[in-house]
Amino acid sequence: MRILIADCTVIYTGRGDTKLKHAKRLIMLKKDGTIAIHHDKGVKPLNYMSGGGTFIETLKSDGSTVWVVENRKENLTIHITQVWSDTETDVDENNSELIRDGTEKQLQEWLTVNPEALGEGFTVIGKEVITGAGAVDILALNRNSEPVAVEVKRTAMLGAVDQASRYVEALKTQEGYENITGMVAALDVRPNTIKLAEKRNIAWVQIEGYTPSPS
Amino acid sequence: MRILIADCTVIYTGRGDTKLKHAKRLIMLKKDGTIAIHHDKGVKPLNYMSGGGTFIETLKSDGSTVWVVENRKENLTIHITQVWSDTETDVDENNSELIRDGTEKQLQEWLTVNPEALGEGFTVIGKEVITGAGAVDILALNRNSEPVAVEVKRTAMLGAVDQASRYVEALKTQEGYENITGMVAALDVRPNTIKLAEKRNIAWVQIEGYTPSPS
DNA sequence: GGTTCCGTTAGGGTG
DNA sequence: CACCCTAGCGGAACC
Repeated sequence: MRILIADCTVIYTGRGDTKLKHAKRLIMLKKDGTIAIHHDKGVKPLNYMSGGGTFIETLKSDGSTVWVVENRKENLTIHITQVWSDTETDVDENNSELIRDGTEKQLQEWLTVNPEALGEGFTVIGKEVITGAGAVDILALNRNSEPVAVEVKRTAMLGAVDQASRYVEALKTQEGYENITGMVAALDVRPNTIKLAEKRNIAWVQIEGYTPSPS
Repeated sequence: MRILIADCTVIYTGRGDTKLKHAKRLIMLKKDGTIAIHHDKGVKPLNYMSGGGTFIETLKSDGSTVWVVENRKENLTIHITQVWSDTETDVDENNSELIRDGTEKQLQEWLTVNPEALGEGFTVIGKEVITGAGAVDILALNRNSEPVAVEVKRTAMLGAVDQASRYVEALKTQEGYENITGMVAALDVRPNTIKLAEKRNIAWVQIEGYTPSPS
């Protein structure tokens, strides 16, 4: 990983158009070609570009340097007028993956083993079922053996109800799913979300009893 | 900004639970209290925490160091066993904001000045109008003076149709909006999105004639 | 390659 | 503080 502290201006064009005025910043150049420009605030870089493109360095007659990183659709140009420090360090590439717990995926797995958390008499008959307008997290049968499209979330907001509605709408036209209903199942369901769900006749459950596996 | 290259393990608990095994990484400590742990790949940090919390450094008898960053709801603990480098540098705090162009907000402004891009005879009567289930980007009148809730996007995908649907649903019950319809207006509307929009009787337009202001 | 959605989304804006 | 949405979202998974 190469770390530069430098005075620079930056122009990005691609998915949007952005620029940075001349200032002293940190420039990170990673082994995979990722480049990121940071200031002294916040988690996210000011400007950046993912690896995989071409990298061209040009030395100008006035002593400044221009870096151009480019791929099919994007261009990041950094004009460096003064370098305060430039260091190259190796960091580990192995053993460095993030281990997550309590993700939505794990919540989904847990619900398939504990379907009663969705409601009495529920059974799970499918996961990530393609509908033509996105995949339903869980397809279940309620106590009356009627199909239910369940959208699982850690925190459910308005979009979760939209998703559940969309899956019901898409599946309703399919053989055997004429009377399918929707449900939002989450550790936390927000008040406004509950209101929207009830207006749409989308059921909702606050999931009880789930705990991330202890480390 | 303080940059450490160090062997460390990391544990985060808060909005989720994550951890990193022992490895050599870069640790960024920003002036606003933000902390970020990077490896040699990708734009995003492996682990991180936003500034504003407390920072406590503890020296252990075995020579290692423990950093604990904590706020009301989150805890990030970094166990550092070996420091390969530790540098402190000042970068500019001024002049460092990102200047964007071609944002959705600007597109929205442009549409209020060029309402015919939404359709012949359209006029804009409101922006960011609160509905009780989110705010409509643009409220317009069509050539028949009927209200239209317009969701503006640079790229419209399924969620854009969901939003438009939700705003129509929310406004329909209000006096004077009984016959409101929905619309998705975007520079790019995807095929699947068009299908969903048409199924829902949500109109859609590919916005023509807009260009970000030249630098 | 396109589509879709999760994420400790981050960050901003508004009530 | 909570709610809601945008973002050059990034990144992964699946088609």
